Amino acid sequence: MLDIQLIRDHPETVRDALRKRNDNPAIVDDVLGLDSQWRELLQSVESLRAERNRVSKEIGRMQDKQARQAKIDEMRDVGERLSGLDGERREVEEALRAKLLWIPNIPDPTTPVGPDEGSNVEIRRWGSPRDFAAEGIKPVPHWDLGPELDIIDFERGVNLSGSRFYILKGLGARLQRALIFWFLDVHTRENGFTEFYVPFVVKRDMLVGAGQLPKFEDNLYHDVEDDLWLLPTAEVAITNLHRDEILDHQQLPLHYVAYTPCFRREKMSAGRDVRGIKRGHQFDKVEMYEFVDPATSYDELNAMVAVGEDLLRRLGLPYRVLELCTGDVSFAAAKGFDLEVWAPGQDAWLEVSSCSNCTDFQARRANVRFRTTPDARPEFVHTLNGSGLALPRIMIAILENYQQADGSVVVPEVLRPYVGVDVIRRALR
RNA sequence: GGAGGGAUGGCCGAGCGGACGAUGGCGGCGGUCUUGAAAACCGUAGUGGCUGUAAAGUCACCGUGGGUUCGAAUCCCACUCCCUCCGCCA
Repeated sequence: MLDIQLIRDHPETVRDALRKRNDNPAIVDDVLGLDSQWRELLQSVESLRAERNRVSKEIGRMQDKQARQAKIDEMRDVGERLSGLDGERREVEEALRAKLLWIPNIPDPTTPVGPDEGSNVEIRRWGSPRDFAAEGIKPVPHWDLGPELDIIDFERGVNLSGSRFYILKGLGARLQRALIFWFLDVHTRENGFTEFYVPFVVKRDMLVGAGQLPKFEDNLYHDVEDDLWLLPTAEVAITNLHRDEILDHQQLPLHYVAYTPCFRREKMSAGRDVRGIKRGHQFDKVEMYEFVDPATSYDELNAMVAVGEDLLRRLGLPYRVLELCTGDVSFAAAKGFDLEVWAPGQDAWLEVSSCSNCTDFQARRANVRFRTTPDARPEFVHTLNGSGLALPRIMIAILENYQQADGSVVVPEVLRPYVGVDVIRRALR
C-alpha cells in the first residue's frame, strides 16, 4: 500500500508510476475524491463528538434536574446526527481503503521503463551452455527424461489431482529433497539466515498484507468453510510474521528462510507451459525473506541476488540475471531481479528466482515497523523476498543440463551427499 | 466436540456507568547523589488519524465487531484467541 500522504502531495508521481506499469492511472483520481470526502466527513464527525464529550461531562456534574434533562435531550439529537455522519464516514473510509489496496508499489527510478518482460535488461550471464552438438547428443526435454528414468510420473499425477499435477518417484523425489536440504543448509550455515517452518494455510488478511489480495484472488486456492488460503509462496506467511510489531533497530536486518510448498491456480496462464513440471498448481520453493532498515534495502537486494547466483554456480548451471522493467516488476515491488537458468532440453531460459525489494509497501499493509532509537517514532521497515530457489525448475535444469547420451543424469557434486548416488539411472526393475 | 475461566499500556496488575488514556509495581529514558557502579530519590514517558508553517487543538484506541446510554475499559450480544477439565486423535 502506498502512503495516502504521498498520493495527496504527489498524485502525478503515482499516475506516472501506474502508466509505466501499464496500469490505469485513473484510480488516483478516485482515491483523491474519496480522500477529500473522507476528510470532510471526519472533521464534521469529530467536532460533533468533541461537543458531545464536553457536554456529557457537564451533565455528569449538573445538579439542576431540568437543565440536566434539557442537555440530555440536546445531546440525544447530536448523537443521532453523529451516528448518521459517522456511518457515511465509515463507508467512504472503507471504499478508500479498498481502492488503495489495488494500487501497486512505485517503481524505483533505476527500474528500466518498459511495458512487459520484453523490456527486462540482461545485466549478467554466467557459465556457458554445454555444447551438445559437439558431443553428438540431442538434448532431451525433462518431460521425456523424467518418465524414461522413472522418476517423474505425469499420468498418475493427473489421475490423482488433474492437469498440472505430477508425481516424483524414487531418485526424483530424493533429488528434490536433496535440493531443499542443501539450500536450507547453505542459507542457515553460510549466509546467516534463520530457518522457519510456517503454516501452509493462512487467514485472508495475511494475503492482503503481502499484496496478493485483492488483486490476485483468481490465482489462489481457498478453503471456503474456514476462510483459509493456501500459500502461493512462503513470502505471504513470513511477511506477516511480525505483523503489528515494532522491531528494535538492533534486530535489523532479519534474514529469514523457509521451505514450503506453494499453490497456484495458474488461471492467468491457462494453456501456457502445460508440458513438464515447469508450471504446476503445486510446487516447492525455498524462500528468502528480509526485514531491513530502509537505508540498506537496496544493498540487501543486491546481496540477496548474489546468494541466489552462488547457489546456481555451485550447481554448475548456466544462468543470467535480468533487471526487471516497470511492466514486469511485481505488484508489491519497487525493484526486482530475476535469475534465469538455461534449460537445453527446451532451448529456453527458466525463471528460478525473483528477488524483490518491496520497500515499505508490504510493511505498511502488514504494519511492520521499527524504531531507530528507543524513543524515536516508529517507521515502516523495508521488506525483500527472493526464491532461493524454486525447486521443480532447478530439477528441470539439472536433468536437462546433466543428461548423458544413455539417458542417465549426473548428479551435481554438491548434491551427492544428499542424493546418495553420483548418477541417476533407470532402476532395473 | 462438551463444560468452565479469562483477554487492560513493553511486562505484571487495579479499575466494573461520569474528572480514566487509564492507580500501582517492574522495566525504559533523563537527572540528583557517587571516583565509577549499585541502591535511594526526583522527573519523564503509548499508538494512530484530522486541522495547522508552527505552537497547539481535536478525535480514536482497555482482544475484534455490533448494541444500550447524554456519557462505556466498565452493561448487553456475537465472534476470535488463551487457560483448565472431559472426550477424540497423528
